[in-house]
Amino acid sequence: MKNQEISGIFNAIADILEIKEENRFRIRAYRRAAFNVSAVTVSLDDLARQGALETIPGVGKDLSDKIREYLTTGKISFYEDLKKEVPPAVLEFMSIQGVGPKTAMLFYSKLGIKSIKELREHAALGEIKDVPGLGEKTIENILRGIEFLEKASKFTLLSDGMRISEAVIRQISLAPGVKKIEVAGSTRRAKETIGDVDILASSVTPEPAMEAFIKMPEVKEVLAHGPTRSSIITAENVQVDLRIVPPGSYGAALAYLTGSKAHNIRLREIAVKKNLKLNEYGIFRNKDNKKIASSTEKEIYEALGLAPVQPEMREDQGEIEAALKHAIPDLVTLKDIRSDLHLHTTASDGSASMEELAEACSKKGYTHIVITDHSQSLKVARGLDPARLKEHLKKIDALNKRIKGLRILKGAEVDILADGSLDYDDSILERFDFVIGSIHTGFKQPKGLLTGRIVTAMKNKYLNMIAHPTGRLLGKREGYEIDIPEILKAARGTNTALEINAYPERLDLSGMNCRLAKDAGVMIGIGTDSHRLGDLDYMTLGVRTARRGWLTRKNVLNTLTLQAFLKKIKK
DNA sequence: GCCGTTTTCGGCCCGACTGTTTTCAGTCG
Repeated sequence: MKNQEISGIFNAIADILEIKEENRFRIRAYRRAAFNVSAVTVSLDDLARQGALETIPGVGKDLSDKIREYLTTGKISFYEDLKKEVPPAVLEFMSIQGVGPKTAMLFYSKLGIKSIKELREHAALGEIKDVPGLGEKTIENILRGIEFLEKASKFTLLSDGMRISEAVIRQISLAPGVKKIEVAGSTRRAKETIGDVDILASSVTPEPAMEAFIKMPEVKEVLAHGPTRSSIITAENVQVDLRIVPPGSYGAALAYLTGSKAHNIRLREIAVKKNLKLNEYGIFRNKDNKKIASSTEKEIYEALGLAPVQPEMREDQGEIEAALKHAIPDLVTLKDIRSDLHLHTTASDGSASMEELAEACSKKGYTHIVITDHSQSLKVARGLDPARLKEHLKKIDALNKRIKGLRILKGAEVDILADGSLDYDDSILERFDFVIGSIHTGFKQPKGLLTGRIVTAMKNKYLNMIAHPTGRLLGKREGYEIDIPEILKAARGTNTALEINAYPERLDLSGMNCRLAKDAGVMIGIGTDSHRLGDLDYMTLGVRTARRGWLTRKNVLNTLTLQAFLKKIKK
């Protein structure tokens, strides 16, 4: 998809316009469009064909023309011309944390530096001096910024963000004076990858907590340290920000710090129209600066005439409009989950036995689970051939007789072969209660072929769900090229569910794709794809992803009772 | 450059921290 390319160009245009000190609202318009274009999950080609480019928020006549120009010619002439006005080095400098357009331009124009490498050499040798505005501290920070740029992971997985935030909260909550503390930012929104970790606390005496924060053992570097905000880098190169506000401002601060930025801007715009001002301390009347809401998020939304919006929905992707109409869906929660639909045992490549899994799932309060070991052709994962499978299924029968309160369903994760056929014959498939189909080979096939393979598989009457439908591995591999609308149409037509694979580096389907599935009337099943007992806890990630896709209980197979589940799935 | 139950023109979110500056610009979120 060209969405990311175009988003990148719009951001680059914004950078250049910033250097040129153009109208800041024009710059913001490009940034907003870049953000929204990257969030669109259908291809811009398809949107352009339908004449629907201008339905993307922040894309009007001019930008839709530019998108069409890129789609037909592969270039945007405005951008090509703009690039000639600004040396590439200056744009490169702006990728360093703490270096904005002004400083970047200074390096180039006053010092003639032409690359980050050169910049580092000059800075290290102490050759950047006597330039107005660039003191010793600034140089030091720039060197650190370069180091961070080279070393830091570009993003952090949600699961890591959750782990880090929990560790920080555990420590800071012990500091004297801390009333409330919780994670905010993209981790609270459950974005699949996060930039940094934001923590919010309330206290009337923030100093001890701030002290404790910058002195945590995992702190590698303190980036900023103030009475209300501090930033650190951890040993694993993740930035963590701690913000501390008075207890009375907690709700406003939580809303502010949770974001997203786009969502916040919309809220503040609504406030402005009501002659109010919204910031992290509360909502204030313009006429007398009187605070009218601040202590809870609910108060904030209500003061703006909005229904409260769940954190996972706060992306300015239609939730503001839904909140204005008081039509926020009642999102699925972890408590609604009665089953795990994707589990591996020692029979194939899992490390936990069927008994161990059953016991652990029983403790989670599930009423049923599906054991889904790999099929025969996936040799690397010890896929089950028909003979071993026969014994495996017997074991499930035996275990079902022994245990109470949990039903173990017979399932399999069956490879979808190159021609779209499944890795077991129908005579075998009919013995399962629930069959999951997976693409494990031929990722690089062209879009049409891959889509056709999946559609063919869905037409098999024994196939109940497609596992990790796009095959993405966050940070390692883009999803394979598939035609999502066509997959959804076929899924709907064949009563095949699509999976949210809850593995931290998959979270596939994504929240946005879940929304499309919901709109298309396609059921979603959440599977942890557990290979170890501990993996069962990934269900949280799956549910959070479902919430990002606006899913309610009725969109998710795992919320059904055993009886309703068996009735709902394909026979 | 976008956008409109007060508008097709004239608005466009708001504050913290840093560094080098003596009152504020730059950067970030």
